[in-house]
Amino acid sequence: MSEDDLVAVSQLRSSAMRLARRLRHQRVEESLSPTEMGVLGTLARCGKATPGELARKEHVQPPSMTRIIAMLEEKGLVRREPHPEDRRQVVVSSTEEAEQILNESRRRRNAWLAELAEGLDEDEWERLKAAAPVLYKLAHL
Amino acid sequence: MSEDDLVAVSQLRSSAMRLARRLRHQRVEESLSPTEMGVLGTLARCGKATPGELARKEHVQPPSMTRIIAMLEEKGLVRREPHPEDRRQVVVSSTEEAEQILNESRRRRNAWLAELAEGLDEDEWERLKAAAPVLYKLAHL
DNA sequence: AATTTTCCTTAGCCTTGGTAATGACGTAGG
DNA sequence: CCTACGTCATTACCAAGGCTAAGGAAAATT
Repeated sequence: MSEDDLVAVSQLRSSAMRLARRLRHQRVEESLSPTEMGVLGTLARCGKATPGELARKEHVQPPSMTRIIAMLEEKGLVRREPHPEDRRQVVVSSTEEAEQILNESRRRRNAWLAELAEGLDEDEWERLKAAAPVLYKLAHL
Repeated sequence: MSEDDLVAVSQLRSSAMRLARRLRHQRVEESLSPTEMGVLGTLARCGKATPGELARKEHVQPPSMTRIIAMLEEKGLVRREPHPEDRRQVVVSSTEEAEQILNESRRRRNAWLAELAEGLDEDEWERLKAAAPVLYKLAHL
């Protein structure tokens, strides 16, 4: 790995962490913790999931996920149904209201980021736009 | 703002947040919280700072910063001296040991990210490398 | 059929951050 | 001057959110 590559990696690392920290401050729903938002996000992607699956995906221990789901259910953002085949398990799915909150949150953060990007000149923005799909792929590898 | 731009913004947002979350799991010093690492980072950049300044930069309330500094001082990562002109204030600076921890942490995260980047092909990596300085600029705007 | 495993949940603790109140020090108005 | 107010750090207490340990029910295994 070349010196240039190392510099790029380091820049990517610190940029991602700093951007994420600043984006986190933009969250629209003050009553929802980042982890709760994360759960809603994965539910939006996957449709439905059991508490155990959600705990693994969010890197949280099962008891914590139990409480997070209880919170979300109390707020009407999530539904719990018995598992059709395994009566130990539970199936969790998100409600319509949760989708709206997610969309609003994404909209707000996009707006904030777009405003920040005003500070870039034309050429810089082109380069960033060209790399955006790659960054997306990297983040999901 | 064009449709393409909106897509790029959205990709940047979700990629940054996801990468940051995964990077956070790579932290080397288990005994240091993310905020404590953040304080050490800003001290490394700024040299010295008062608790109030640190609290503002880390988006934390002053009492919390007081306690964080106390923790760091106990671990020998930070020094506290009286302010030369204003006897209400305190000047905080990081120690040599803190620098080492910071470097090691960065090294680990870079290594992790570099390994992840192995999953990209040559062209993708070139595009990302070209955009890395821009992303860095954006994150610090 | 009995034992083990898996899954969710409950109970209790710890860390971390926040607000309110305090005390020491600087600053401005009379 | 000196009194009143603002600012800075700190202390004391409280709430949120995560973890471990332990429990109870259902499935899997032997």
